[in-house]
Amino acid sequence: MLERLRDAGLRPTRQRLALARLLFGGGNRHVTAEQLHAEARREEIPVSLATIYNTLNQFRKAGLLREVVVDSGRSWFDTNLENHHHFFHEATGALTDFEAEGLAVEGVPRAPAGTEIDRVEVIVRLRDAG
Amino acid sequence: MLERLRDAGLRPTRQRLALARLLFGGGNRHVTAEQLHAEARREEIPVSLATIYNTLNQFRKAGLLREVVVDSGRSWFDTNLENHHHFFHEATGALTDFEAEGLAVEGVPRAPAGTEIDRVEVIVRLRDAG
DNA sequence: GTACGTGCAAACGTTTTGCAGCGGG
DNA sequence: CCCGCTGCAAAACGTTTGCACGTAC
Repeated sequence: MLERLRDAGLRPTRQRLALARLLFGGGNRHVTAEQLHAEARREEIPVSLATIYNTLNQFRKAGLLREVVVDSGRSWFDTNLENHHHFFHEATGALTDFEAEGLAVEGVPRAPAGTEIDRVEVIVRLRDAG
Repeated sequence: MLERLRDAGLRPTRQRLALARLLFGGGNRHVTAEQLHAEARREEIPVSLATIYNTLNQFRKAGLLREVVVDSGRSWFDTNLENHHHFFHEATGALTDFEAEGLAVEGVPRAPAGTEIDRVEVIVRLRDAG
């Protein structure tokens, strides 16, 4: 974890190390700032919400995290850096990955003049079955 | 326009009529609340920002508008109700439609248990060509 | 020792809400 | 006339920032 921070050009401070362990210690995860803050408190890691925000954004800029925009008014961060897409269940706010493997998006138009495609995002919005 | 509001079950008040004309009078459009408010002021339509928000949300619930989530921290509304997708140029905030016709998304996994697919959204994020 | 990180509180931009008054049916 | 809509101001929400202090190196 220490290495991972150093490699990203980030000083391995107590807070960054602790948050990195929470984020990258298990499998892939999706978190909001508020969720991560709650989790840190539960684990008795002393860290302020401001630092959570700073850290998430630093991790994102360093390429350790990606932001997922599914929800206006809340930022989700995703530890999965592989090519993949998302289910989003509006009713519960549940965000789940699915692999890009097996998914084909064909017929995307050319990018407008002066621009190029950065990335194609597929969001599958879910509702309760009925 | 009056009919359109009545059909949607909304009383055709001065403000709603005026905003409906701005939104639906020309071709399809994308607006934020702040943009629509600025435009109304320019046209000397007396309407408060709170009413803009209320109206946009009422129109959305009535199915006259769709919300497009591309930007955490800002809501975009889209008058295009057809099946289509979006280019989003992060640098400028420009949001553009492209038609779903010609686009194929294949291999979307089954929805998780208890849920069903509401809608598949494709967002093509653009950066400046280089 | 110095540059950078952290915590707190305050500021920010967007959106929602409570309430008194207006207006459409 | 009545219910629902509007405007205003204030509050709420997630997020960012300024600044004094602390800490990694």
